[in-house]
Amino acid sequence: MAKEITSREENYSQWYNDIVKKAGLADSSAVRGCMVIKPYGYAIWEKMRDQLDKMFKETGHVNAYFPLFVPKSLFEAEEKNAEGFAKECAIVTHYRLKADPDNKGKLIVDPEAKLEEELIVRPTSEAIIWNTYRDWIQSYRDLPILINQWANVVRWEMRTRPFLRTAEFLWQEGHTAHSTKSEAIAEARLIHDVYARFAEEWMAMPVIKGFKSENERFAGADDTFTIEALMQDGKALQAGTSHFLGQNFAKAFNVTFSNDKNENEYVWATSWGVSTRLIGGLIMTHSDDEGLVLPPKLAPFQVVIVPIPKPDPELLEKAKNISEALKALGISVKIDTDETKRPGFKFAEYEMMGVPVRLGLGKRDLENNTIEVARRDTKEKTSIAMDQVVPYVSSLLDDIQENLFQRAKAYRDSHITKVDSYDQFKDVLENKGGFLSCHWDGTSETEEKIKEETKATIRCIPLDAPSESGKCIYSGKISERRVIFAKAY
RNA sequence: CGGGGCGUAGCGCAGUCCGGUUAGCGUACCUGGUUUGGGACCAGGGGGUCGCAGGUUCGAAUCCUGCCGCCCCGACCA
Repeated sequence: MAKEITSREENYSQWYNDIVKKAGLADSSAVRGCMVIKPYGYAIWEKMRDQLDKMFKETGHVNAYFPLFVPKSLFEAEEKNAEGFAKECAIVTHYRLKADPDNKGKLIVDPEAKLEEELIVRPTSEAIIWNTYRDWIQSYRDLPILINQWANVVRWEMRTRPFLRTAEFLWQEGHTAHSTKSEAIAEARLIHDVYARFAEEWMAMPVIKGFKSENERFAGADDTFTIEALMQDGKALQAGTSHFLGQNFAKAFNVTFSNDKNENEYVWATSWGVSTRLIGGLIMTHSDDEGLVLPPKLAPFQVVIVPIPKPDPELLEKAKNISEALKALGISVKIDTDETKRPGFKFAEYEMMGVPVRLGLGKRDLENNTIEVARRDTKEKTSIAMDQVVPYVSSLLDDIQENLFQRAKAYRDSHITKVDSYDQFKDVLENKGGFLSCHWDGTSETEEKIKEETKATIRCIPLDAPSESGKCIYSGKISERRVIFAKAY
């Protein structure tokens, strides 16, 4: 069949690419490493964005917008951050093209139009924002500043994959300024909680909350909090990070305030972000060999009604009634009015697209006063009484949301393996994958060695890890608690 | 940037080794008809700079040279 996708077992990467393509989420583009997000994929992003935006607003944040370009001198001000991103920056050096004198109809960069100072296309916006905050902050009364922006950023990656890693991507970046260290840490952890809640309650994607080791920390941060998810191939995905930036950016950009004793202090900062990468995580958490599987809370439409064998006035009338009743409960519904395709074809299409619930409505149903309900997550079909369909579907959507989460959680939990020796570590990593919970001596050297030898990195040091004395699996030195290792995207 | 694969109709491919009329198949698309509860069938039809640029040749999708792009596996990374 033309629409068939590669199975996960056969080729996991290809399976992922097939889903992106065939579910209509994104296309590759004429620009290397950049994708076109198609309407169906973008609709998922809009759902994510709207919910996250709501959660940010509920926690006191406001939106603003800062420039795409960052003058090089500002970019390099916070050295660690600049170094961290230097290798993947796109740089604007000129501002004009002109006709090529040697090649009719072609354009060349006008050498006369060289910028005095290069502009960096933002890989993240701390620099331009902290340079601005300096002017906004004088007194403790100006704090806190709790700003978020929805934006695109560019990181010139060597190897890209749709949604998971693209040269340009969409995200939100929060940048907050505080008068005390404890308030800034509380802010970073608040957002960390928001991210975890969003991942689990909306994406139905279980995550481990923790903080990063020094090696894996955001460049320029004192602490990075992360949510880590596990994909179906046993690899980890960093799904969102929230950084406590200390006073690093305040010092780099000389952002100070007068406290209530009229003393000058540097401002405390956080930044935090999630990106279109979440869509990649969503795909790899729930989808199967038939296509995309979407949690109802993020599906562009939650229910599709397919008239069988094809739309006619009587069926459409009935479909419309059901649709209106569902919509009254806040459920989004699409009625398929396409007369050119047969039902079987449509069923396969909507499965590919991950629509949570499909209602099949045919002549036979009208006679029996029933309707066929098919759920995407388990692919079960049932015929139920017409007058029950609205409450049934309503609670079914909740069931599906919950089932997807529980299913993903069961998989994730069964792929957290406690290991207590390096041999066992390598064995589990090789043969089972997933998260490895083990003792680590806390040194970068050990982490580096393990990474070199096995490709696995510390995904996080879980916040809820109980203290437990043990020995580092690599060095044998004493350790106070277990950390999570995995191969990661 | 290393290793492998590929570029022929919207998509998926054959043809390339061994050069030879109007470049073919599946699917998708258009028209008509019959169908229709899990990816319909029949008939007719439209659609091609064979990745780009040179070269060899009477003749190039096919041979040679250079370039470009894409995919997979690594290195790097959210």
